[in-house]
Amino acid sequence: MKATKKTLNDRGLKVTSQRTVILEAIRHSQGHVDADEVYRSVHRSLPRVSLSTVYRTLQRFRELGLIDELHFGEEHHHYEMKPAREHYHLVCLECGRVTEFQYPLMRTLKRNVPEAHDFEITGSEITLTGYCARCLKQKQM
Amino acid sequence: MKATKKTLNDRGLKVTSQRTVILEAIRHSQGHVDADEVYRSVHRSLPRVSLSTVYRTLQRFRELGLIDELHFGEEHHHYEMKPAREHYHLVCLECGRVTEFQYPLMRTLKRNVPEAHDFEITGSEITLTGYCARCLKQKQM
DNA sequence: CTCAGTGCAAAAGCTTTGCATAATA
DNA sequence: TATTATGCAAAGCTTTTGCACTGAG
Repeated sequence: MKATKKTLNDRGLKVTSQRTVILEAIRHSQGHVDADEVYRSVHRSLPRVSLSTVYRTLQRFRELGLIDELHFGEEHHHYEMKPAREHYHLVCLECGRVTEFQYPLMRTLKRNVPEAHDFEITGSEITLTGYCARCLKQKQM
Repeated sequence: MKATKKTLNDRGLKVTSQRTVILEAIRHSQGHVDADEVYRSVHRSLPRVSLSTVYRTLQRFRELGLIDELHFGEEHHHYEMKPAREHYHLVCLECGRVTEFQYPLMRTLKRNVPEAHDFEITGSEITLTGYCARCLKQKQM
């Protein structure tokens, strides 16, 4: 039994070709895909797939904690596999490239932010925006 | 000359009643207003104002660094006056209440995140989601 | 066989845009 | 008077929903 199939089965989801391919698409992407990218990717192997299925599936996966939704300040969301290590994102406003960085922030925040003491934190997102080295160099020229 | 008028003048914007009232609306809100809240608030003193003016003005203010746009994971954005002190947000998934907390993170990140070294950071957003004390208590009952 | 899942089309929510009119500097 | 800004209506983009059909268990 393939890993993807097991993942779905374990969570009581029916294993459909759509779900399998969608999960694989996110898993094998370099992170941070949006719904349309997932759709176009899935569409290659399942030409009859619909955008609604993609959206419904993304939402289901998110409820089950399989994937995380990211908010980079654009009008649409991005998705990534629930990461093993705590990590956050740098977004270049010029070229749109997203760089991940690891930083163990949660423990520090829980300890040092009084407002967080009586708050049960279930998710954390840090997005730093600016300009990457490559784009900075181009601007100077 | 009122502070708001001066703020607009200094940035080379024509001072219109719409802009004045929109800026005042954001300034006097408890932070984190969305476009529709601004619209409804402004509509009280300027009933003929249009939603497009609100959107256009928010964008202009943002370009000029007067306000910041926040992304709480909803389908629409929120806005706040460009804050004097570095601060971030806790969002309760149950009641939607937003709590601000101050935490001097940028300096630490710039120092400790290698990926950030050759990146010119212009904006930073931290959103922690979870459940506030009040909602946690209600759930237990 | 049953019910969850899907495709399609339509709707909904938020935001942007074109254009003629109005107001500021 | 010359722009710049506004209101209105229409369009655009992302996401959700209703419903009949399909397919997994």
